[in-house]
Amino acid sequence: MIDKLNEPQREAVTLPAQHALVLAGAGSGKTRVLTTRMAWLIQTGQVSPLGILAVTFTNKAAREMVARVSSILPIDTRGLWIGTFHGLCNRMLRAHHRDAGLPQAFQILDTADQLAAIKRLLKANGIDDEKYPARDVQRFINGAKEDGLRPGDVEAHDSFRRRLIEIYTLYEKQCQREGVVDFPELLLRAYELLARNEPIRSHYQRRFRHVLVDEFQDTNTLQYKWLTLLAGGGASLFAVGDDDQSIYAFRGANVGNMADFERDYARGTVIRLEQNYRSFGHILDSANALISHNNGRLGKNLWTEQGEGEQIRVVEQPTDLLEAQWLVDEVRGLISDGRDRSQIAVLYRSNAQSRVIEHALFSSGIAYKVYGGLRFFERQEVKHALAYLRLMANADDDTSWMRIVNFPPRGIGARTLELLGDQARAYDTSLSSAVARVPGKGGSNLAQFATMIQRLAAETRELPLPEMVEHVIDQSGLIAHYQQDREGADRIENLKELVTAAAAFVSEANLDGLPAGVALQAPATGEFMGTEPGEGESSVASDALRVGFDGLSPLMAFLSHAALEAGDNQAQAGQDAVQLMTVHAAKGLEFDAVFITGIEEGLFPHENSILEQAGLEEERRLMYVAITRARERLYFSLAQSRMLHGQTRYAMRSRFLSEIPDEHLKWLTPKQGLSDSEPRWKSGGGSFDPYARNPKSSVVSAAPRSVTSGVTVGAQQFRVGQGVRHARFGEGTIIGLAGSGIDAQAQIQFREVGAKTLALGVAKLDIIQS
DNA sequence: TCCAGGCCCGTTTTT
DNA sequence: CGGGCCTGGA
Repeated sequence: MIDKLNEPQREAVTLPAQHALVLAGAGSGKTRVLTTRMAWLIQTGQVSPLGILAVTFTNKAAREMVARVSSILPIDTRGLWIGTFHGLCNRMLRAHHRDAGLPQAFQILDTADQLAAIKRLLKANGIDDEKYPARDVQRFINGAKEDGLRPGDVEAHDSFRRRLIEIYTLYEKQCQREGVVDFPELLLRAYELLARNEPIRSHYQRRFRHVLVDEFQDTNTLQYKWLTLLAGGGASLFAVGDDDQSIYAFRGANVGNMADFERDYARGTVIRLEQNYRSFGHILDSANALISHNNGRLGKNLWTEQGEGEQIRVVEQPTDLLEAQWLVDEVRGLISDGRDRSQIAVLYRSNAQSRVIEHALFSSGIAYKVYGGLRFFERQEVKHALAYLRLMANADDDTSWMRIVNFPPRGIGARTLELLGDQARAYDTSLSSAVARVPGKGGSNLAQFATMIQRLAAETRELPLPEMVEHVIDQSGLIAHYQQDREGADRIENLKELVTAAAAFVSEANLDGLPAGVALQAPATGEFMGTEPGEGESSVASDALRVGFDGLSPLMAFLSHAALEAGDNQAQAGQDAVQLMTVHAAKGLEFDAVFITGIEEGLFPHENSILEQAGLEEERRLMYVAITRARERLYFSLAQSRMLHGQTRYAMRSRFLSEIPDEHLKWLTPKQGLSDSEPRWKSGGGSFDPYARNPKSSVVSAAPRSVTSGVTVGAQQFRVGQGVRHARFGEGTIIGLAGSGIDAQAQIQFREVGAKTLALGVAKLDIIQS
């Protein structure tokens, strides 16, 4: 098990029971260490599988961990507490719902549901949504929760914030009444449960002897508190992470947790995994050089035994279109060299960049796959179907009610819903309970809808889950509705896919054939997890330790699953395709060949980040992540101008480029900023090839100075040698001209920012001397 | 109730 | 430029 590990890996895996921080560089075998440690702890008899808790951020990572542990050691993985923060907290809250003050069948709101709930709240309370936009309110509430703060804990500096706190209070009341819980609430509730309930806390503290955390640099304040509380009874906290790959500060991650953890818990037990098994030397050294510009790092230097490999190929193009065109040509070359398309990744800083690249790939018929976008359970029609199911399980779920009360349309308009809302508010009940008090036609339509939901629930209660789902998508009228829609075919397809998903879930969870609407009395899996051998079985234990879904119906279990795991990104599935994604989405992945595009100031680093040091350093880490995705070949590309927000913007090279030593870079276009020789530059001196000479010599000596050729664009006449002024780049001299009319381009040597190639039809230039 | 057209805005994202 | 959202008119 451990003999194939390198020295630091083995040290980490076989560390005695104590707190430890493992600084695991990119490609250094992080997951391997984590899973081997679990297997080693179990195999050496130091802990039973029941005494381990392992936390990750994504379901994918959790699944992989389970798979790898069970491949090392044949154990029953159902007994393992391996999962995401949210998944594990959900499990605890279901088991202790009474102590947590929740109905057992509480529903989980995803981000979109939460936003809808907040909008409804703002409207119901007549809150000015100009001053308090739902998005901002959501950010405020989630931010507070992620810091572990309830409304009473948030400091109210001014009246604006006081109002936000009031809204937060109202929102909590609404969620409580509806029996719903948002994502950060899952964590906060679970934390408070442990913090306030001594028997439950000490039960879990005694049970989990080893707590292991993946991607520790991404934890937020609340997650850190939850972990240290859980491990507070003498358990060992084994945290694995890489501060240089912390790229999620914008959603609450606190890199500082790593340093805090080292100081307060690990106390010098820090193991560095620095040998990289992924990339060649030039790539690693570039990454090391770049990241060394950050301050306050825990410190780490990647190395490899693989040799130098190739330099990074750098290309600068005049426009984003040409950048994409060049990329397509290069990708085509890689493919004809026999590389798998799926081993080629095109990375970008922001999603907006993908359009031009997709267009170019599409036009040239290269198969590609874009990551990101809507996932299965987030699709409109799937959410509609789930809303029916949720309402059947919990009639008080107003968010689901509002989503489908008039979908498909059944003559329930805004006026009726307003009346219904008034009644619900007046009596402080759910919308569903207020139906009887709405008079007239609207009232009877509402009653009909409410009856339909009840009828659906009654009719399907005893059916297996997949049949229940099938019945609902049919009887609700969803299928019929989309059949009338010209573009509804895909949606119907997805609704049918939901039935398949339910079937897969049921078989995975061992719930085959059970009545979907009936709470499971016996442990669903037939397993009783028990406590550590020899420990007594308190009432807490017997309540908490059943695996899975005791007390929940298969339907409820499925709904939780749908909320906690939004499913695949549904990037066009199938064949071998070039991989397109943001740098964020690429974290954790690796490819033989990687293109990092748009390496320009303002884009990467992004303009919104460069004003603050913390922001800039996160951008640098992002670049570090991007570079370390590549195994063999890495490309940097940038465009001097690109279309953004409907207008052409000019950019300078990213500062990150200059933070990487020249020896690692191989410029495919001239380093000094001349564009590609295509089209050929007019110059007075006959043939001039900017590449043929010494590409590293300064522009001034390499550029032609002749004044014999000129170009006319609109009313302006340009010629080489002319002085011009640009609004952004300042003053400069034209050193080359190409093309004619609106396609004309000029190379200009600017005094401040160096050489640029500008499209004369687009750039606004003043001629300052002839 | 529904749709069209105007308007605003524009990093990164998992659960 | 393009997408999402809201509003106003039929």
